[in-house]
Order: sequence, then structure tokens, then C-alpha cells
Amino acid sequence: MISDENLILEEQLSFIMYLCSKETIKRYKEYLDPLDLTYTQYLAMLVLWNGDKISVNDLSKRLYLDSGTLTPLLKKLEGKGLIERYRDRNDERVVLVNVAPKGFELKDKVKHIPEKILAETGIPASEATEILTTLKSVLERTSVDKLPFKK
Amino acid sequence: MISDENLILEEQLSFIMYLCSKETIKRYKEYLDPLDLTYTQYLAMLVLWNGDKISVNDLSKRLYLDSGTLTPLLKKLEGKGLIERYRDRNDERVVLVNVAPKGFELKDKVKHIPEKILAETGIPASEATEILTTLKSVLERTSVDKLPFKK
DNA sequence: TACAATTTAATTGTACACAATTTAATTATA
DNA sequence: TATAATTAAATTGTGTACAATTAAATTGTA
Repeated sequence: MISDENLILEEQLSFIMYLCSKETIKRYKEYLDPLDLTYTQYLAMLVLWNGDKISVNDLSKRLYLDSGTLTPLLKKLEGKGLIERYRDRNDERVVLVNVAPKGFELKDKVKHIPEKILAETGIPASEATEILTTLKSVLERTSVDKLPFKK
Repeated sequence: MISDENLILEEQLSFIMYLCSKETIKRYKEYLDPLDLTYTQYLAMLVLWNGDKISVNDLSKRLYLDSGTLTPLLKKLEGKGLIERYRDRNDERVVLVNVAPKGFELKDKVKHIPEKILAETGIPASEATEILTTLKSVLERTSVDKLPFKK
């Protein structure tokens, strides 16, 4: 039987997921601040480091972010000299992005952040992998749009 | 052996947690929009519904939000007539908050949202409980500040 | 008891996050 | 082929989220 009293903040899965995300991003902040990168900028760089040039549209699908978030974010990364932005010659609607030379230098500095944070928190890598699998499955079932994970 | 290629966006636990949180909040949005509540406002109301009056400071600890976020949010809830804000007579630094009559009416309308969303996503309640336990444990180990979960 | 230290909210400034709209370019079709 | 429909980014507006600072009230202590 579900009474009103079951509506307790700390028992809400959505709230705990929201806190896990926020607190983890705070952990990243400690490492990213000295590199003058925000967490979202770091995510964008992750995509760009591991690939060739990519359109804003494709990047938005990978990151689950729309152009309203990405456009200013990419302009900031461009302003720092980390990426290059330019219109696609074959389709002038499309804006392509790729890492600039200065952006490649950063990769080595962020490479070990995830391991460092896991170590800090004392979460064993094996457990992290398990949780990752679980949450990927949650995401698949929760995700609203037909994006990469939903496919 | 950890190569650069392990730095793949979709394999980052932090990113998947961030997506789970965002996508879940989008699910809530569908139910909260008609009630003119944002997700964060809903969280604040959850605390207020299940308790007496509370100070902004204590609320901030429950919600893991600082006054920079809470002050404008509470002013909005007050503007909608859902809560009352007033200075504590015994300590004028403290602002107390409680649900207004109009705010109580909303509780019945949000009560079943979490179950509805679970049903939509097809995640069984038993699995949700398991994931909740797992993520509470992650939060405890990740949380930076000495807040409720860290104790 | 004066005054320094602390506490509590509020304020300021930066950076998302996303819905809705707009603009420009491309594609589809009458 | 002219025009309607679609697509891609950018823009606009609202609402967090948080660090840093400020201002007012309270507490601690010399």
C-alpha cells in the first residue's frame, strides 16, 4: 500500500540520480577548473578528441544537448583556441567542428581524471563497470527521444 | 592497460549518470508542466509537504542546493501562492518556509508521478529499489560536503 | 560589554539546459 | 522550375546551479 508518506525526498530514485550526477560533476570540477574547462565542455572535447570533424547536429545527438546549449559552448571553446568551427562547403546550413592543435594538448591532462575520481571515492573499477551497465539499461528505458542509446 | 581509446564518452559513468538524471527530469516535466511546477520546485515541495516549517538553511541541506538557487526558487513558489516565507522572530537571520493552503492542494496531483514514470519506462519497482540502494551508496562515497548523506 | 568571528540569506556573475522561435539553406513536389 | 516543406544553427527567454561576495544578525570572547 502506498501512502503519502512514501513521497519522501531521499527515497526518490530521480532525486538520488540527480544528486549522483551533481556531486560527481563537482568532483570533476576540482580537476577541470585548473584547465579552464567546464564539465560540459569536457564532454564535448571527449567526443572531438576521439573522432574526426563532426557537425553540431551529430554532436548534439552524442551529447544529448540542443543547439541552444551547444552553440554558445562551442563558441567559448573556439574562443579559447581549443576547437575550430566552420560552415560545411557542401551544405552551408551545417557547422562543422574539430579539435585545434591547442585542443590536442589538453587530452593528456584530462586522460586520467575518471580513474583518479574513482580512486578518491573508493569505488572499485569492477563495481563502477557494473553500475555503468545498470545505468545504461536505465537510460535506454528512460530516454525520451530516439537518440543514440534508444536506437 | 588503459589506452586513450578508453576515454569514450558513452563509457564514462559520470556521463551516463548525467544523462539518466536529465532524461528522468524530462519525464517529470511532462507531468509537472501542467501543474506549473519545475522539477526543482517539485523537490522543494516534497520536503515541505512532508514536514513542518523549515529554514532555508535546512532546506538547502536536504536539497543539496545553496541560497543562490533556493532564494529565487522560493520567491517563485511564494509568488504562485504555494508557500509562505517569513523571518524567524527568534533569529532574524533565518528565513522560514512552509506550505500555504494552495500548496497542499497540489500534493494529491503529484503523488502518483513517480509510479507512473516507472510504469512508463517498464522498470519494475523491485529493480528500482535495487538501483536506489546502489546509487545511495555511490552518493555516499561521492558526495563532497558533509551533508545529510555524508553525515 | 565592545568588538571580532561566525552564521544566514541575498546578491552578483558565469555557465548550462531546454522550449520556442527565427533565419538561412536545401530538398521535395506540384 | 517556382514554391512549399524540411533541416540546421542561431537566437530568445526562463529557470536552475554554484562560486564568490555582501549585508545583517547573532554569538563568542577578550
